[in-house]
Amino acid sequence: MTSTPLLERLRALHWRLTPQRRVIAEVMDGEHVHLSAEEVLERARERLPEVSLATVYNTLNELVSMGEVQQVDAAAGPTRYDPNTGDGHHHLVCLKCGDLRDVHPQGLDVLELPRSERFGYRIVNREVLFQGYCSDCGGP
Amino acid sequence: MTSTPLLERLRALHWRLTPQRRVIAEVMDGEHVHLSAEEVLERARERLPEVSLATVYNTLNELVSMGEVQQVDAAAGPTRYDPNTGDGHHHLVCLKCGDLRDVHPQGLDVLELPRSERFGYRIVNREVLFQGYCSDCGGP
DNA sequence: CTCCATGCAAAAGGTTTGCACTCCC
DNA sequence: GGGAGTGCAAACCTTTTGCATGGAG
Repeated sequence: MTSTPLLERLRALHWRLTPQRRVIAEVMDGEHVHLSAEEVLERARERLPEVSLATVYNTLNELVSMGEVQQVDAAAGPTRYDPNTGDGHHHLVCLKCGDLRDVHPQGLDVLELPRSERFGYRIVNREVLFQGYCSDCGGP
Repeated sequence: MTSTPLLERLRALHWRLTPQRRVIAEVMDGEHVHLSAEEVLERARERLPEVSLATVYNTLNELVSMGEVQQVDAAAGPTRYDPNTGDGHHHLVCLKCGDLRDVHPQGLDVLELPRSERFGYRIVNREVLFQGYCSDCGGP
C-alpha cells in the first residue's frame, strides 16, 4: 500500500526537518508494532542521544495530525503510536493491562462517514476498536 | 432495544447493591450523553451527597467490565462513559479538545471477531472510532 | 457476622507547558 | 536573520491505591 517512505512524504509536505524529527520519523517508519512515546524516545536515542521526551510528544502529535501516524488509546497505560499502514488493520485492547493486538476483521472496507455526520471535522483516522480483558486479566 | 432497566439487570447478576452504586447506575441509565467520571460524580451527588470520586471510578469500571457501560477514550481529556444502548452508534472525537459526538455509520452490523482473532479475550465492547480535529481545532 | 464497598487523601503515572537557547530554511 | 523547534523540569490532570470504617447480604 504505502510504499513511499515516510520521510519523502514529509519532505513533500514542506515539513521542517530537524535531526530529532528525522530520527523519530525513521523509528515510526521502521516499526510496525505499537510504541508508547517512551519507547519511541528510547529507540530514537539509540540513533541520536540528544532527543527529549517533549520533542517526541510534539513530533508524534504532528505526525498524527498529518494522518501519517495513528494513535491508539488503550485506557490502561500510555497512548500507543502506530505507523499508518493503510491496510485494514484494527485493534483489540485489554482495558486492565493495556495489552494491544492487531486484528483484521472482514467486510469493513467502507469505513467512511457521510458528510452529514462529519460535523466539520478533519478526520485523520478511522478504526475499529475491540475492548475487553485478556486471559491474564479476566478472560472468559 | 435495551428495554430492561439497568438496575434490574444488575440485580439479576447478583451485584452487590449499595446506595452509592444504585445512584451511579441510575445516572448512567438516564443519561445518553457521554459523561466523564467527574460529571457522573456531580450528578450522583445531586441525589446522594455522600458519594466519592473513588467509588465512581470503582463502579464505572465494574459496569464496563460487565458490558453495561461503554468507555470512550478521547486521548484529550478524561475518559467518557456511555450507557451501552445496543444500537449501532459509534464515535467521532476531536484529538485536540476532546469533543465527542455520536455517529451512525452504515453497514457495520457484523462487528465481531472470529475466534481465531480473539486471543482469549473476553470482549465487552466493539466500536468504530473516527479521530480528527473539530472545526475549532483545525478543521478542513 | 463477615466480607466487601466506601471515603479520604496521597501517590502515581502520562502529557503538556514555559522559557531560554539553537539552528533549519 | 527570523521564527520555529528543542531541552529541561515543573506543572497539570486523571486515575488508582492504602487503610480505617461502615453496611449489605
